[in-house]
Amino acid sequence: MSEMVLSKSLEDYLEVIYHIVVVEQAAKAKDIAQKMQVKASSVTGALRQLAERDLVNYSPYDQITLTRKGMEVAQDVVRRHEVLKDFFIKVLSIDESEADSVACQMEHAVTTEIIDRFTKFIEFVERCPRAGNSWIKGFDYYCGEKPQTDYCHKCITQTIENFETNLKSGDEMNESTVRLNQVKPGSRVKITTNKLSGVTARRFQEMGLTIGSIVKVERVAPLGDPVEINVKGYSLSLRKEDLDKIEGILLED
Amino acid sequence: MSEMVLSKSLEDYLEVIYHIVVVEQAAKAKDIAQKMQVKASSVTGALRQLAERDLVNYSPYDQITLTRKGMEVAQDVVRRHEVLKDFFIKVLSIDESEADSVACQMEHAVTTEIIDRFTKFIEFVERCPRAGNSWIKGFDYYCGEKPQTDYCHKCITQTIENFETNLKSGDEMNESTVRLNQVKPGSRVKITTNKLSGVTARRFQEMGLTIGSIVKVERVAPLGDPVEINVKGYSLSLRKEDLDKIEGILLED
DNA sequence: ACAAAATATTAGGCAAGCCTAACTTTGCAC
DNA sequence: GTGCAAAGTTAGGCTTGCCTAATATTTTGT
Repeated sequence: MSEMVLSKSLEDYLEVIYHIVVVEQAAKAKDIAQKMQVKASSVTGALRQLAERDLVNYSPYDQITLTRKGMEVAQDVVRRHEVLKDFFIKVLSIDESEADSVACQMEHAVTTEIIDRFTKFIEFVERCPRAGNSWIKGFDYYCGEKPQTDYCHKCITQTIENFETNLKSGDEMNESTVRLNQVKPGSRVKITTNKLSGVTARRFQEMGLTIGSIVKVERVAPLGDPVEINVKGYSLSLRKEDLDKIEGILLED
Repeated sequence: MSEMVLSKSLEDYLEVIYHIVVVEQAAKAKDIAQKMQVKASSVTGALRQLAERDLVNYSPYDQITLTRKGMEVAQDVVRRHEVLKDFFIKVLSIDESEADSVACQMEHAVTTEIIDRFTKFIEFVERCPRAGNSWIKGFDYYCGEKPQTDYCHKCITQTIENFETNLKSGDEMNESTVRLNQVKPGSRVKITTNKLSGVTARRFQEMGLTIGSIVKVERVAPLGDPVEINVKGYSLSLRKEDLDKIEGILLED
């Protein structure tokens, strides 16, 4: 079995198809062409190559869907994209459209190891009591014209206060256990308990929803089912009844 | 005047040539080929394109040097490379060879704005009393298997101590003014005074050696002259007599 | 100084990825 | 159900960037 090596271009096609099929049932060549900023004839060629590699289900004039394998590869690409974009926006305070376009270029160059480090870094910044989101706000300030020292002093004073309060309360940080179905979109939760069993359990396990991992609830569908969550850059859909079986610590924003 | 748009490939050639000409007088096609992992005939083609764009001085069988413009573009590429690599190594704790190879891919995708943010972020991490190098060490710890909370608690306790000591001493941080010719390779200095004048002053000004910027002394040539320093990712060479006219605050490592 | 070795260039070819133009197929309106 | 517009495909061409093989120039050793 040859190790799959996809060109940047084919990775892009796969990514675009992924974004279409999570919304529609199947992708149409015309939409792919439009999103890729490319003529329709180029799409045909790309589809043939992807089909050869068993990443899309495709035959001429037929519907376009992702195979199981294609789905996995696409999610990997999307994950790289999202992690980079997230880092640019949340940590470097780059504006969204630039973050997106640069992430789109860089996603092809970056290794899994580096992406993992990026995610861990973002987690670390958000969780470490020395850093955290208020510290990152200091970075915005640092990027301005004025000297940053005032802000840092104010910021550290507050850190000390929080730290002492937490020491007294005996609690680690401000942790409160919640079930995943209780949280609202946008919240982040660090998983502590997972009562899922059987196939579902293993499936989510594989996708990174493990004890200790941090997930973000992205979006709740109109009728509250399914719920989309983000784990280490991967997007997963879960049913409400499954969410009920997962507990974690709600992280402050 | 058309806005120069260089392909990734040509940027790579330029970068390789740069690295050769800062060591030798002129580049030889063979060395370029070897560094680029490419056959010599490909180099000839690339050189012609670069010469057309007025980035290298080249005619068949002749010596290869960079033009003024080529030097500027090359330094820009090298800077992008170094900043990314630096970030991967210092902040994400990626090992050098991987950092280098990924930086080499990504350097073509990244905008100036993002590179500036990366440099500022590294500066910020190193200077902000809430973060700093000891905090970044916590990130290594966080990447391990064990929970990171202990380390963070120890780390913040120390931060509080340092902070209170600094408050008492009335000093901002541990700042001590030095002249740039006094520092040893590896040190970082935040510029406070610049007594250079005339052409030299303007030249360095343009290259980012301004009041408030942080420079790192990279390397001192055998006879102590010139000294190579790094400003926001750019490498500059200064004569010792010029260094004498620049003062700054020595930053702790 | 001159042949042999090393280095550089040219010519021609190939793959990837895009294009335009001409064509087929699909599906919707009537 | 027919015909026409929209969508999709094929054919052929162009550019980039690499290759090999053949040729040209420079350098080196004696």
